[in-house]
Amino acid sequence: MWILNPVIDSKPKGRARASSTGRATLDDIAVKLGISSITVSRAFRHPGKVADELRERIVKVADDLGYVRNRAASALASARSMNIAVIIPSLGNAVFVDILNGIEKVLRPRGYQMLLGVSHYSSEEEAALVRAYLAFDPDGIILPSLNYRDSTRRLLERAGKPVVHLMELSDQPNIHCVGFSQEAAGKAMTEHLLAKGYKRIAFIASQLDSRTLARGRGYRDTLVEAGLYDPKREVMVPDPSSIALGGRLLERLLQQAPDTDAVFFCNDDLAQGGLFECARRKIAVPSQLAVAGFNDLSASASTVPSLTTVATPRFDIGTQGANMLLALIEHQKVSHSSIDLGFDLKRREST
Amino acid sequence: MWILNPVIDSKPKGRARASSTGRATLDDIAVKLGISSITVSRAFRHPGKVADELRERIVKVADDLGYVRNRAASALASARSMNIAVIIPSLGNAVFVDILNGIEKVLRPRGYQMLLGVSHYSSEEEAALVRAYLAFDPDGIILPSLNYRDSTRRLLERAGKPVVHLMELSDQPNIHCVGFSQEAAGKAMTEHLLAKGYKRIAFIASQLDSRTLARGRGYRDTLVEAGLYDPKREVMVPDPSSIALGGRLLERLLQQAPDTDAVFFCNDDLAQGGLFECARRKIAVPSQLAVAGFNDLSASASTVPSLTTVATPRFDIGTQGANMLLALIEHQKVSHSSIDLGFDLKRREST
DNA sequence: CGCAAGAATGATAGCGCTGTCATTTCGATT
DNA sequence: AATCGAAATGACAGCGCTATCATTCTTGCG
Repeated sequence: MWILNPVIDSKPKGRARASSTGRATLDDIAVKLGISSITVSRAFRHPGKVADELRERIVKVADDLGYVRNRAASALASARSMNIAVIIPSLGNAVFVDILNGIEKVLRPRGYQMLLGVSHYSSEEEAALVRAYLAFDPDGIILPSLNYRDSTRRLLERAGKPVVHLMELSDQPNIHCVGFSQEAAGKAMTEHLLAKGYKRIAFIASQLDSRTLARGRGYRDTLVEAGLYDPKREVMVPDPSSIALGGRLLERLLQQAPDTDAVFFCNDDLAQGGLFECARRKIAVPSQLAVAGFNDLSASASTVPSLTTVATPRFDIGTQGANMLLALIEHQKVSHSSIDLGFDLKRREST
Repeated sequence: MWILNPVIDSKPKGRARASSTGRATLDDIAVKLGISSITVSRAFRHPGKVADELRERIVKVADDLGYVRNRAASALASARSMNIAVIIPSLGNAVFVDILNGIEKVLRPRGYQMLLGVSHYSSEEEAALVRAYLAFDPDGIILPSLNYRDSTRRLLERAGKPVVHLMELSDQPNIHCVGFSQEAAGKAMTEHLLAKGYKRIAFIASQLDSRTLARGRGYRDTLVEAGLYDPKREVMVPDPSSIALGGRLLERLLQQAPDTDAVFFCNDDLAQGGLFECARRKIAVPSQLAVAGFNDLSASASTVPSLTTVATPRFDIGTQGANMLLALIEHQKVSHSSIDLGFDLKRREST
C-alpha cells in the first residue's frame, strides 16, 4: 500500500499511559504533539535547546492542559530539589519577618523555594524541624542561630549540605554567618546612655536566646568597666517578649530599684510596653527615666516620645545570607565566611 | 561443601548500589540488615506490620546512618505529597501570623507540611504563587481570600485539589470558608460608636483589600441608615498599613473634617498610629476624639489609652480551616461549607 | 497431625522527571 | 556532490520510595 499524501510522523512517542493523579504530565504533552517527553522537558528547562517553533507549540499545549511541573519528580531525577530550608524562632517577631523578606527576594528569582519552619524558640522543635526539612532534600539551609543541639549539629554535618547562620558572627572559618555583633550593639547602646549622663542604667530582657544574652553581656561589661554595674538593675525573664510584658517588667524593675534613671530594653516590643507603662504612671520620658530599645521596629519612630534604639540590617542580612548560601551551593568561593553588616544607633527623644 | 555453622541469610536483598547523593537510603538500611527495602519502608510507615524485634533493629541502623526519608520520592511513589500550600498576603501583619500558627498546630501533628507563600497583597504574585505551589503537588490549598484572578481560579479548578478560604464567608455550597462577616464587624463597631453618642464618625483605611472594603461597607451602611454619613469623613488609601501611616492619615482627616468626634480605623496598626498622633497633638482621647481599631492585636490592650477594637478569632480560623481542609482531603463529609466564627467587640478606654 | 487463616516478609513495577549518550537533520563549506 | 559539525531530537535508565500482589512462616484448632 502506498501513502500518497505527505504524512507527518504521528506515532505517539510518549509512553501514552494516563497519569495516576489525573494531572497533566510531560508525556501527555509529548503524546499530543507526537514528540518525545524529553523534548518537552527540555523546552522548559533549557529553552535554547529546542527549536523556537516547536517550543511555542509545546508551551501552547502545556497551557491548554494546565500543565504544572511536578517538583518531586524533578527533584528526584535531577538530584537538585531547589528547596532551601529556613528555620526561624518566631513569626511574631518583625525581625525575622524582615529577614525572610530579604531571603525571598533573592531566592525566588533564582527558582529556589523557601521552606519555612518556626521553632518557637525551642531547641527541641528546632531539632525536629531540621530533621523534617532534611526530608525535603534541601539544597541548603539557613538558620538563625549558632547554638543548637549536638544531635542537630550531627544531623546537619552528616547531611553535608551548605548551612548559613544569620544574626550572629563566628570566627570559625568553616561556619558561615551573616549578621552583626550583638554584644557590640549592646555595648554601643549602653555607652550612649552613659554619654548622655545616665548613671543608674537598668537592663530588661525576656526571651533569653543567645542574641539577647549577648546584648546583655555588652551592657554588663560596659557598666562594670564604668564602675556602675548593679545587679539589682537587671531584670531578665525567659517569657516570650510582648508589649504587655515590657510594662510588667518595668514595674518590677521600679520596685526593686526605684532610683533607676535609664532602662535599656533588649528589644523594641518590651521598650514600647515600657513607654506605655511610663505614660500610665505619668513618669516623664526621658527627664525622669530614659528608655531605649533594640531593633528599630517600624513603630519605634512613631511612639511618643520616639524611641531610641539600635537599627539592625535585617533585610540585608536576609539577602546577603541567601546570596552566600547560593554561592556555597554552586561551589563558588565565598570571600568571607562571616559577614558583619553592623548596626546603627538611632538617637531619638526617649533618651 | 558443607556449611556446618548456623548461618543467617546474609545475601543482600536490597539493590546494593550507592545512592547518588551520598545520603542514606532505605536500601542502605536494607542491605545492612540483609532484608528487603520494602520492609524498611513499612517499618516507618506501618510500624504495626513489622515484627517488633526487626523494627527495632531497623530503627537502630537508620539512626546510625542518619537516615532521613526523601519526601520527593515518597510523594512520587504514593501520589500523596503531604504538603499543604498556604498563601497569605503578608507576614508583617500579625493577623496572618496568628492564622498560620493555628494552621501549623493542626497540620504538623498529622504529618503534613505547610508550604508558605506571601503574595504582598498582589493578585499577580498570588497567581504566580498558586502556580508555583501546584508544582509541589499539594494535597490541599489554603487561601486567605475569595477574590482572585480568573486564571488563578481556572488553575485551581483544573488542579482539582481541595481549597479552603479563610477570613471571609460565602454562601456558595461548593466554596469552603472559615471566617466571619467583615461587614457585620464593621457595622458592629460603627453601632458601638453611635451608641456611645458620637455623631461625626470617620473611617480611615489603607491596604484596600476585600476585607478592608467589607468593613468600610459595614461602616457606611450603618451611618447612612442613621442619617449621619458624610463622605468627607472617609479617608481611604491603597498604601500598606503601618503605625506611621495611621498618624499621617489622621492628620489628613482632621484637615478635611476637623469637627470629627470619632475615628474607626480599619485595623489596629493604623489606630495605634492614630493614638500616637493624638498624643503628639495633645488631643484628648476619648473626650475630644474617640479612636477605634480592628483586630485586637496584642499591643492594643496596653496602649494609653487602651484601644477599643474588634477581636477576631484568628488562631481558631487557622485551626478550623486546616481541619476542614484535612476533612476534604480525606473525603470525609464536611458539615458546613462555610463556618462563621464571629468576632468580639472589645470596649476599652479609647471610646 | 494436618490444615486454614493470619502474620511477616519479599519481588516487582512503576510514580514523573531528567542526565547521559545516541541518533538524526540540516546548513555551510570545500 | 561529498563532507563535516552543530543543532535538534530521541532512547534509555534510574532517582528513592511505596502500592500491590505473591510468598513464606506461624499459630490455633479440629
